[in-house]
Amino acid sequence: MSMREMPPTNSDICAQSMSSSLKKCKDNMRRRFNDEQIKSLENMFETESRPELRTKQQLAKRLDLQPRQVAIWFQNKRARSKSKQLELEYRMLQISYEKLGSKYELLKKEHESLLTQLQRLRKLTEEGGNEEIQNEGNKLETEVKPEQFVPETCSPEFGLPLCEDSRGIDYLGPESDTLNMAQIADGLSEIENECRFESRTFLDDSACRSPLWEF
DNA sequence: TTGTGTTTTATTGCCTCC
DNA sequence: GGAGGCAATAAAACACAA
Repeated sequence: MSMREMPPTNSDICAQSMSSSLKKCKDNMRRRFNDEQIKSLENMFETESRPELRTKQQLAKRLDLQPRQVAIWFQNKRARSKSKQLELEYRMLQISYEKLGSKYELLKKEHESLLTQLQRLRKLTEEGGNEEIQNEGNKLETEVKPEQFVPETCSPEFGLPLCEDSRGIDYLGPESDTLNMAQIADGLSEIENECRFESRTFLDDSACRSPLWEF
């Protein structure tokens, strides 16, 4: 049995010292709480993280601790709990960010492939003047132009190539590889909205069934 | 055994609320 | 103004590799 499992209480330690120095002993001796004390404190914390004074006093009496020790324990426990929570939330955000990045790459590839397809069809149209192919090309053109890909302006000062024509087919240059931070932020908040994590339940996988997570 | 990093208990100082 | 909470920090206790 390790020392951690069964450390002597303040009373155990101090009972062995001379009674005249008992108070000094209790004041100066810093001992870790024993398992029973920790267990009771933890149990209480689960039901009430900020117990009333009376509750703390009762608990202190039962556990052979000073009320102040119990109060301090709850204070430290709240601090530990909070930092653990922050750590978890940070990790969740990190995962969301990575997933969003993968999604972006996937969409980019899909977009590039559609553009290639479109260009091929246009070429065929120009060569053959086939009306059926032309219609197909026009249809594709509208599909390839989702709202989010249309730049506000087509100007070199925004790092974008000049618009080739009003249909905006060639507006995406190599610069589009640069991840737009505003889009990421939007995406993150979207994920957060779709996958709200509550303090106690956010790690529960069932709480998050957004299609975004399926990537 | 010892050096070092981590965890736990305790203190201090500031802030808010009644 | 006193009580209680929180953040920052000190210091003791503990874990563990070398």
